[in-house]
Amino acid sequence: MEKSETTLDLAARRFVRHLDFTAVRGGPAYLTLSPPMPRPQNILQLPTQSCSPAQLTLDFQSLSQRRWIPSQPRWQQQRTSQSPPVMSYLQSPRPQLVSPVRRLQHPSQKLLVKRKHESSRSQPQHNAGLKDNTPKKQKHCNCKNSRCLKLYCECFAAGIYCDGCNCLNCHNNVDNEAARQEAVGITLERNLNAFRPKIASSPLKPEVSMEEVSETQVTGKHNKGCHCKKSGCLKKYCECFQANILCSENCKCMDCKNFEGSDERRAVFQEEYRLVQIRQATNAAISGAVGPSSSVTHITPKKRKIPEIFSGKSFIDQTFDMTAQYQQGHHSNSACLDLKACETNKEFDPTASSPLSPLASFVSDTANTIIPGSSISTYRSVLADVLQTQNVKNLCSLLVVLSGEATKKNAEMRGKEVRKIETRKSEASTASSAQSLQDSREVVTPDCENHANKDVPDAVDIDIRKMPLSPETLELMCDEQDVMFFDNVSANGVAIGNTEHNMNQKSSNSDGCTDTYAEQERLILTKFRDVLGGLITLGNIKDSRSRKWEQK
DNA sequence: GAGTTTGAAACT
DNA sequence: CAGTTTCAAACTC
Repeated sequence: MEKSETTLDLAARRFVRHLDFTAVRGGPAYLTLSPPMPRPQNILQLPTQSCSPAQLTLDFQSLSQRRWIPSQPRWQQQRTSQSPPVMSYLQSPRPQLVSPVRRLQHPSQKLLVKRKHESSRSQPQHNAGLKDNTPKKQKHCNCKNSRCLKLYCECFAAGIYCDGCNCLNCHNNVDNEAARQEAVGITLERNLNAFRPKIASSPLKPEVSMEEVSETQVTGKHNKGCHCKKSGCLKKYCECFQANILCSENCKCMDCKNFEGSDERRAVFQEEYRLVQIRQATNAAISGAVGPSSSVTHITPKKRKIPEIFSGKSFIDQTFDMTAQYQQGHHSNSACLDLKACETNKEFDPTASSPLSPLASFVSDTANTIIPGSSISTYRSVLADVLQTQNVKNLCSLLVVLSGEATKKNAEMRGKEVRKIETRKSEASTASSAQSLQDSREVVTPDCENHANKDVPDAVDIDIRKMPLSPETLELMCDEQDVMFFDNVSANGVAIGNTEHNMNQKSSNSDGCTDTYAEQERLILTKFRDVLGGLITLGNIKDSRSRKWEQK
């Protein structure tokens, strides 16, 4: 039998006092004593702190049709610093009736998976008090033995009626108002601060990233302090941790890890932050952040995983296979990107939102999924499972190989031309015609002299768009019908690498000629066009498959 | 979803 | 006030 039920002297409590939660700003820090007087509706009146416990009682008669007003945890108030205070319906953010016991949610909790008993219910209205000033219930208890009339019960502790809870034998409702009044009195008799907020001051704003949290001084302090023994104060068992504040001198915890500079604490926040970001990204993807024809963004696996789609040799694979026989150390070339390094950077650099190259964004690995620690949700191309990192790598190699091949081919052509000239020279030597010699030189190497002079641009400074283009190149560009293509090509590592490679060849090859460049361009761009065309085809196929699948 | 762990609240 | 029990949330499997 409850002690309270036998010892309460209700008569002695008829000396009704009221808690005035409508105290104006700047008033007493906590409960104010005031005589009964007309008050706004929905304002709960509780005994004052200055009353003797024996005198405490509550005027609940007028509450039968009211709600026992909850207050918002401090951090939630802080959360909407730009919006009107949560407590505005009380006209004062200062006095709080309720205890935030176990109701304080970790800022990140809102973004995490709802707890089992919360997930099945509609939650919006419980968190709505932030905007409409309407006090809303926030939790659903599952009490079984306390009748929801003890502080074990979150609702009771929060100063609200149970409504829609899973509790058994609940007395925390209008129908049991008398019992509840009594319980409140007993609770206050036991501890006048029972319904006071436990956190002395505002914790950190939840908007602050978890990464920053670990480095930021949290200003709140638990009035009583926690007494944790096993949780290290890094689990929500700990009221301090739950309130997102550091443990303080008030705490009597053991093996506390909830202090500033704690590596364990930092790790916990970072892990939580990572999960939050993943969830946010996933939600964003599900809610339509991705294109209708794109696959749903997946959570990035820690380990790189090569998709098994197109496990057989695709067009790209076949195309790239031909490069294998040519690959003989070309990777050191400028056009050969250090994909390994780039992948590493991408994986560990949350800000690496810009892909290495246009192709890289299609590569089916971390580039098209969510980067841990990043809030950026990237578009997942339909080529995501088509084009692999290795394919890009191979493409780089292919372009280099082709470049070299073109150079070699042109060297042979030029050799023939030179021999032809030599022949002409010998034939004309007897004629001593300086004019004919000059003519022949102009025919063979019209640009060589130009390139040999100081006007040869430095490879780094070359603006590819200002360069003279071969008819073949122009033709290819016309094929593309898109100026941006060229811009993109010049802007990405792969193409610019090849460009630079070409330019280096051009500048380093003292007798490099326009014909050489033209041939190189023709070979490389033609092949590149073929590769892209293959990609487009595969993308279209995959896209159409996706659409069909979605329609089913 | 059931069972376990945890620490605040309640009780002695 | 310290130790124990009760309780329900948090957590694990």
